[in-house]
Amino acid sequence: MAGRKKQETRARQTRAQQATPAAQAAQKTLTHDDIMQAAVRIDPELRRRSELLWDDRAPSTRGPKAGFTPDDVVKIAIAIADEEGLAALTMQAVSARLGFTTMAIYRYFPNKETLYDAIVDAGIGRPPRPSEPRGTWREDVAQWARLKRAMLCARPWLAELPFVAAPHGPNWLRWLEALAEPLSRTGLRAPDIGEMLSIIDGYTRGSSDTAISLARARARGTSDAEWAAAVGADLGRAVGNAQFPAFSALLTAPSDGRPRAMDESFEFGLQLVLDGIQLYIGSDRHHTASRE
Amino acid sequence: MAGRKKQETRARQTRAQQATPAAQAAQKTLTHDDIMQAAVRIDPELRRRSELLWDDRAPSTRGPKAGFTPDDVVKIAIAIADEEGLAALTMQAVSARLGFTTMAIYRYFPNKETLYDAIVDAGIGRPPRPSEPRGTWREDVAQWARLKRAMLCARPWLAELPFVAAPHGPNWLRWLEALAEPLSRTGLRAPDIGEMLSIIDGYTRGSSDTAISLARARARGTSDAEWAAAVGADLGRAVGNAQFPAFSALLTAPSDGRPRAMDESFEFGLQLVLDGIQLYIGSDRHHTASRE
DNA sequence: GTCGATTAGTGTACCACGTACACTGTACGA
DNA sequence: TCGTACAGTGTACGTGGTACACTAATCGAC
Repeated sequence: MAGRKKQETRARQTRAQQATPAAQAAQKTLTHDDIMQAAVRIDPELRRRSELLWDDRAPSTRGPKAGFTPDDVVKIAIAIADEEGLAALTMQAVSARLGFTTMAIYRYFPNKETLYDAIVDAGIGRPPRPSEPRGTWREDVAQWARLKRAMLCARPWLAELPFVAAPHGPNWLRWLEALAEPLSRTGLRAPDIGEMLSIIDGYTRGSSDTAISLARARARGTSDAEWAAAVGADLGRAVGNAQFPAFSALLTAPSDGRPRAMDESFEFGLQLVLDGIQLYIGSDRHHTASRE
Repeated sequence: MAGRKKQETRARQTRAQQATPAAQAAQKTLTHDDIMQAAVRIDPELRRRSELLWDDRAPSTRGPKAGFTPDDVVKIAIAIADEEGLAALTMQAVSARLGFTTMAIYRYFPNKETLYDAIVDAGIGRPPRPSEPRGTWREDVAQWARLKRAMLCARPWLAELPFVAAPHGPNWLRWLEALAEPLSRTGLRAPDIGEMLSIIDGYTRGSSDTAISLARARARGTSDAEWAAAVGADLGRAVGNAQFPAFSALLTAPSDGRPRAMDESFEFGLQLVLDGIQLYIGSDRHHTASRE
């Protein structure tokens, strides 16, 4: 491992040197465009970095046949994470489920990180096919957000992995595409659509964290009441504490009317965000495709 | 550890049994109110769960004096995470920096999880004191979001820990308070303020993920250009791929005008979200405090 | 068909890390 | 002054990732 790490470092330094002038320029003002342009004119060597995620390399015909496909392994790994939590996902556990000894996995994935990459993309899954006939862009975007939230809650361990970082697999792109599609019907121009994309995804991901935390607790066998009690115990320390007047007031305010369930809260916020976007579309601050 | 785990499980079962009727009722319709009410009438035993985070227990006067305070240890642990990344934060590394042998840490924190709890709350830090004179609620909320984002980017390892889950420490509450304060000036009633709280925090957290990922890359010595290349290489796979027409179009659209930097993107989305909230405040869908 | 290259899975071993447990020494308070 | 409580040590173990060398199976080229 030490050896491999050194090698990676060297490779990185080489690339970094090649990229130095651009890097200097971008240090403070990295834009989304920089990212997207890099996407188009990137060094082919860099592309290989995520190849394991994208390559459907035909298995060689020589030697004994493998007992499983990498996909089988990924399915088993996901099953472990689903059933026993991410902590139970060890290389030995996967091998054991395959019926192999520990080291057999390394024939399928060179190391655990690579396995993580694979289960993240597989765990995200394909976004459900958009229902026909399509709704308005707003309905479809809202539906996308609900589906993404549901997906994240269904596999709460996904949020435990830093899966914002590269590499992004095909399913990741499919979800982006599924959101970009309705947004491209807003009439906004590309840069603005890019913004909307990250606003909606950002809201969806961030606002699902509490629900994900609850889902994780449920997966561990914790009851909802117990989870609420644990969370509430900490929040409750604000009550009557002069350090937290505003928040304390929130907690102790008499709750009249029907309280909102968590999913309704998400929906409420989502609609507000969409209101904001719609307002922008209707304003003249934006660039419409038609203006071009 | 096996022993402690068993004990915890038993305690949990006991609590779960006591809470069973409520749990059944709440299984599908857990509301924010449930959480907040649990905060007020929670079993005192549960409160002890996060006591290490909240207790300023005076050190006993007997025996030899400790060489450090728990706060010192936390500072050192944070320094390690800041300088070398979360992976380098091992119990041995902390002990070594203290000048002690490995096991000395366990005099300060009973296990690593507890240390994590402590560095999360300390790492979050106190929210900067609100500048006087205060602005409008909207300005102050926006400022809060910017500060929170900056804080998350300054310590990108925070996002690697599932710190949505309990326990929440005092600094966590201070940030909530700092957001609740301007929101309480909107005239909205408590339940709506609670919603706005999680909308804004959700957007802020979710929309900072990309910037956090970049910050993490920087901390590892990766240049911006290289990071952009790595991310872009994956996104770029969509280009010209018939599977991703909308997203591909986004990538290849000619970028006219000045591209937005990442922080500007965040700001742009933030303003849209605030627009949505302001729209709601101005509408008659909401409950204002004055109506009561 | 035979043989050699190629590949699947095994066995062993090592290191890093969290942590249990028993121990040493020190300093306070009764 | 002495016993007790507490700070830090030493040793050891279990778990988990993975390097490396090995065995065995299978296919393609001759």
